[in-house]
Amino acid sequence: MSGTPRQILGDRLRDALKAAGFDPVRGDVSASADMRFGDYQSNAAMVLAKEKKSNPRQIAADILSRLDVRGISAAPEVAGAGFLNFRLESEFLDSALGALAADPRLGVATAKIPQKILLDFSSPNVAKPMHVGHIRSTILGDCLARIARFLGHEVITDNHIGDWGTQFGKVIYGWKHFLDREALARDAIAELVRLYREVNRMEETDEVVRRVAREELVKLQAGDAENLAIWKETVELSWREFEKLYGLLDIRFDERLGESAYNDALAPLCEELQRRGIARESEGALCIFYPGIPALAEKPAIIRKSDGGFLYATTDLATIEYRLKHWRPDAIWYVVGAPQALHFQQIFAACRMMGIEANLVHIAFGSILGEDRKIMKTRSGENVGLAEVLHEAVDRARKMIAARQEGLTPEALESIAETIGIGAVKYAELSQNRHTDYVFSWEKLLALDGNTAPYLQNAYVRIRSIFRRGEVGADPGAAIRISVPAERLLAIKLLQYAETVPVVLEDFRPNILANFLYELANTYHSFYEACPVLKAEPEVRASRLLLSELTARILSHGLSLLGIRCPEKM
RNA sequence: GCACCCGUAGCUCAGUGGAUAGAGCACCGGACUUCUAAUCCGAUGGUCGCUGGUUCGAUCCCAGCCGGGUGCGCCA
Repeated sequence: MSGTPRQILGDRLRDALKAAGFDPVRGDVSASADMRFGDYQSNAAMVLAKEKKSNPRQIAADILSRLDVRGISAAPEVAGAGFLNFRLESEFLDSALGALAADPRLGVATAKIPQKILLDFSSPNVAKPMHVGHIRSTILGDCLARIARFLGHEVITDNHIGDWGTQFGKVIYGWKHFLDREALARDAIAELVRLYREVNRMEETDEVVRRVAREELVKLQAGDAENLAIWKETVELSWREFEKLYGLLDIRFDERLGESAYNDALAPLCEELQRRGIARESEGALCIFYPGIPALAEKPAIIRKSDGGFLYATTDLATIEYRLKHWRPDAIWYVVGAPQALHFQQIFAACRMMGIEANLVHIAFGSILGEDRKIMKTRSGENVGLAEVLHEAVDRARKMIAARQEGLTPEALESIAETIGIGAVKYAELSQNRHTDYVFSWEKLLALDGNTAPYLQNAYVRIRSIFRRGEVGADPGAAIRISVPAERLLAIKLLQYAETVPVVLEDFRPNILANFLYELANTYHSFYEACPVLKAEPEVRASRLLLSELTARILSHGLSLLGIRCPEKM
């Protein structure tokens, strides 16, 4: 007998439905929201009663008479309008937790059909600092990559950085005329931003600067060696700055193919699309129209400007073509903000017209708003830098720990502070439904109390402390002895990890996992208050040690899927 | 004008057809000679924007409306 309680009960229920002559598709079982209604419940009888226009309680009784859940659940009761309520038996909990303890995957099955997934996220712009607006794509994308890999998918992460664009005319002009090498060495992006802003300001009043900056851009695009070298250096310097933050965030990419990688593909792509009749000229520009799609009927995508220049949409289409040719992925996932929904609708529709069959998904997320409830945008100049947020988070965590833990080496203190501070920032993002817009607040991102990463980490630390203090390990073969409700709740929660992780990818919602881990930590904290571990009688002690050990493993593992680490002390 | 997202406790948010809608923060009352109190236990707090519809059952699905955000032919 293997699988989660939900699977096992579901299988048994489907057997009973089949035997009773009902459609087994209706045989779904879910965890009960309320303990009074058992641990698991099914509303199959009510669904079937609707279809057959008959009495749900009678159907429930029919199902019950054919249902064999011996060894798993007590005989279910029919309740309310026709619910079947299951209550897991102690023997089942014991054997299921034994299996969990022996399973390195903690019960989580791999995907039935492993996919090759190209995952596009983060994508900062060169010569600009990453700000809090980049947080969601970066953290969400990394988390989805971790979870997809754990579930057995092949994932290629690609950071599609903004390394090409009109801003380089200004940056190159500034570089040539008033670059401060020392400042560049100190903080490359700050210096590049200064150059950009300086030139921008000069252009407002100086015709010549505007003209020369534009010429620098044209020279760059034409392959001028000097400008190309400057451009390349700005890209590398920027990347090094980004890597500091990615390092702090514990995030790595397999590929870093920026927009510039597709420059040579843009003109041929446009010609091909025009030749195939997918794109046609309109008012001097080359456009893709969507007459077959009502929502896009009035919204063509421009892929070549009337001056011959290419756009964002062109690069994205060329990027898809390259990715398909190069990696042959089953799916491409874009972790990009909701404001770009229309853009992706257009791009994906164009892909279908081109005959592309890969599963293209825009994993949209809500915007981070400023105090005025307007989207925080780069040009507002009011942006809070991502680096500032991360450093502030680590600072706050460091103060908190220093006040509680004495005798830590500076290195240990720093390591814990990073684990706690960065974890708090990541959790604040991941624990929230991705569609929700929210107003940026330091307090929200840096909170260390309540439903936060430190709360989950604390549960883990308490467990490690038990094992340190008791100088024991858990016996994975120990029998689970349930004597009080807190133990039972914890045991069932542990089994539900396997039911939770795969659901995250159904709609790309890490907050489902975050919420589960919060509930697990909460359940453990209650258990911790109610159930002494080390002082318990030998059999109970062994059982509680095993429950604790499993909790620690799942907390640590679940947090690692969110990209968050666990300290041993805090 | 068209399209997408959102509207749930004082505040911030979970909850995408099931039973009496949940957390955190804030506020109030308890629990540290105890395995880490970054914790636990309890109290207070709701016309789930409004109106209809579908359903045995709707915060959830459908229609309309109100309110907020965002996007929409030559930025990325």
